[in-house]
Amino acid sequence: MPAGQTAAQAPRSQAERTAESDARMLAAAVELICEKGADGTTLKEVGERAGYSRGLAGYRFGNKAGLYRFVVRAIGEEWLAELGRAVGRRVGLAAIHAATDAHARFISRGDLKTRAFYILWFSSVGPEPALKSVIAHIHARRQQDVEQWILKGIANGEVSAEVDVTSVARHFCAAIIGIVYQWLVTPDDQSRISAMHADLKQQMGLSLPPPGKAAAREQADE
Amino acid sequence: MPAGQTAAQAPRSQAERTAESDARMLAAAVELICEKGADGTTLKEVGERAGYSRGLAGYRFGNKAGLYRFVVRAIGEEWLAELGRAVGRRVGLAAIHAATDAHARFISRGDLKTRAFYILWFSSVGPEPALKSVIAHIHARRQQDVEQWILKGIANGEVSAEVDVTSVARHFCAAIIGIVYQWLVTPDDQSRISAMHADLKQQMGLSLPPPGKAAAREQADE
DNA sequence: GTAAAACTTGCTTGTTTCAAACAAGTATTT
DNA sequence: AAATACTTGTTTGAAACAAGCAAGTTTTAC
Repeated sequence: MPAGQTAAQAPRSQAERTAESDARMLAAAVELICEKGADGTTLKEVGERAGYSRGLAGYRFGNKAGLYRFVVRAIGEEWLAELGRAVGRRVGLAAIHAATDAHARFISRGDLKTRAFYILWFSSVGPEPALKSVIAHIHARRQQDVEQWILKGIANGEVSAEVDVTSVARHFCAAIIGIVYQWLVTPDDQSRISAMHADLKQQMGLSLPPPGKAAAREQADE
Repeated sequence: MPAGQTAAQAPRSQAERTAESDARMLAAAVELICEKGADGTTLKEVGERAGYSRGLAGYRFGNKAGLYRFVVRAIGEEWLAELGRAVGRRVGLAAIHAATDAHARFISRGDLKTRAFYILWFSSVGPEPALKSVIAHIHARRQQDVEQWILKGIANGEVSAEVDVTSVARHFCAAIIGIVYQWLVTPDDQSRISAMHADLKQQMGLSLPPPGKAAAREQADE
């Protein structure tokens, strides 16, 4: 039984109980992943740190992969919603700049959730089908969003129709991943991360020229 | 006792024995990491698949982190040497283009070693100090090499002195990481990877303009 | 309408299995 | 015979699952 709450004897519904234990175990998992890594975290500790028994995490999520799937899904959805709000109704380069800024804020906020999210993100590269599919899904949605922004920018007349939409979107997503990697392995240097986001925004400006000027791609092909 | 080799009864030196068992365990580890991921690989299986007892890998490398340190160091050194040969005495943009091409060949060669190397690379993001320091070292060397190429390109008069050397080098390394990530999670699409390397080369061309023209950075700041 | 019985679900505790880690032993080279 | 490569025994601890207890929820009886 979770500590505290001795005052109210009113019986909580089962839905409330699971919601609370889920939330507490999510928080515990985030802490432990940041402290000991995804590999070093044990289901036993997650349950106990959340204020329950050693067995609850295993019972609720089935296994470690199930727990991590839950964690990534929960934080990922939260982040995608925040990203949507930050971008708003912007399109084209403006949308990409807003998204980049939101991402910069997201990872420089010093939130444990962000760090745990990306630790799990990179841990899923191996042939573990469980987590991988969840992350691939988030990744694909991200990239589709970026493609949509560019396409709407073209339709809007802000971006040249000659740009290779999927190629630029892919490049953007890859660059974000690269930045996140740098941040994870050297989290101390805060200004470095801001600089990399600024660089990326500027690079995307070159990749998405207005219709009048030739696309950067053609410029470079002598 | 490793199977085969029944013909020669000539006693092998101890150095030869360890060299062989090291090599066999390296190969076994690479296979297992690709099959089951870094997490799913066990020291027991590594020893047994290499043709030895269940205990040898643990005895030789101390623990799993030690094995992975060995694997990353071995493959990493091999790759850095290959990279050095590919770049040769080139400097500036030519060096970066050659390095990008070499990297494209490296990861599109379909070699299990490459895949295992990068699986371990990404697995080290958590707070596991052991592997992390080895990888951080390789990462730092890569980035220093890139900085040197750019600096020599500037000294050579091929590249504008106005470019922010560390910033561009960092961006290049981050982009490579991003591409590797894409390759690891969706290894099927071969042409996608080539396209991303081509994009990167072209982007670097914009980031490293010749001395006459203004740097891309200044161009974008309206 | 309400109270007790029947059922469902949240959570805990026992138990098995298996890998990690290390100690102690055997075989091979010097 | 001394040292080194390698193997085997043993302990510890987590994962996974089964079985049980307790709290919540629905059904039935009056």
